[in-house]
Amino acid sequence: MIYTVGEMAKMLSVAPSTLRYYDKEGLLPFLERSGGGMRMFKDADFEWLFIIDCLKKAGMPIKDIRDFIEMVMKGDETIGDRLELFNKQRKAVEEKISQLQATLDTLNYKCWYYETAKKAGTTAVPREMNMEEVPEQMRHVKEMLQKAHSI
Amino acid sequence: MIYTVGEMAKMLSVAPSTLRYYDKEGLLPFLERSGGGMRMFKDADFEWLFIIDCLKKAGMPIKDIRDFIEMVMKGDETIGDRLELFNKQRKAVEEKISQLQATLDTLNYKCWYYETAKKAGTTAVPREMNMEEVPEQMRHVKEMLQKAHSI
DNA sequence: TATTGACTTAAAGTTAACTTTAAGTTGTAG
DNA sequence: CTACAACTTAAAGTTAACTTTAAGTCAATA
Repeated sequence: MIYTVGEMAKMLSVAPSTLRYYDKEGLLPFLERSGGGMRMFKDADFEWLFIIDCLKKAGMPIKDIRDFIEMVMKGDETIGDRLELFNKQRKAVEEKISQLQATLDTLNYKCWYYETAKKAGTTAVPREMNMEEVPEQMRHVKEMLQKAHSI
Repeated sequence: MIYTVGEMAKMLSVAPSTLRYYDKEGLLPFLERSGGGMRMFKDADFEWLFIIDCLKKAGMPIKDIRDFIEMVMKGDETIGDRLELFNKQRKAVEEKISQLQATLDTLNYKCWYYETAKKAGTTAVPREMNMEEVPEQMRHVKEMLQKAHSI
């Protein structure tokens, strides 16, 4: 199957202008054109775009993604570098997830805080609570928030 | 204790200009000034800034954070809205984490793919493998990548 | 063959969240 | 009292990743 830029964009849930931008930035050297100059996406190109999207979600800038695509175009001699690149991105995403987990801990604390305040009608109640009255999983967040006071 | 903008910036690992920018955008209405116009951060302000940072990490834009800060300044009548806001942000972060988990699955597949390619000396080996030869946890990624072919 | 919707390009515009610059002020250490 | 680092402001600059615009071309349908 052959797809136009609009069709492929729909398959990926992005704007056609995004795919044109990627092409201009050198991310799509594999892309073929019709005699009249129209972009012709193949089924196999979906895989390229899926991986590009994955690297974007991992936080990689467009220019670095282009460097990776160029590596792939060079062939098997770059396998080692590509493996290294994916190991690096894996680590980066693992770190992002654990950072977001810490953020989630803080949000959970604040949800508990405002649920408690709502029941009491005032934020004074959760605010003035002793550490023992705070649910165990929340305590490290409360400690974090009071960090400055203990310096 | 009282801190200058530079000292507080160091405590939060941000640039002093970032705190000045937040101030200009109305995120720090609690902040006091010296007679000469210098910003004077208190220990309690660390907690405000920690929560601002948490909301930023949750993906909230500066303007929405300002709206939240204004809610807090209004007092106990906004407790319900604040609880709703934090529940919303919690959900948003949970979704971000599961999106990143899917990205991690793809990266893990690619790491396996290039490890296999490296051992064989060519990407042809993992590329041409049947589904049964692919480790079980990786199979759904390979299926995803081949999605377009089956449409 | 004419219409029409989707395509083409280059170039300019957008957005958020800062960062830098320039000119001047404050506060502290010697 | 003088130096000087760190502060103050307003305004302009930066960056990435698109998006929009304008002027024109392609290709499928009636």
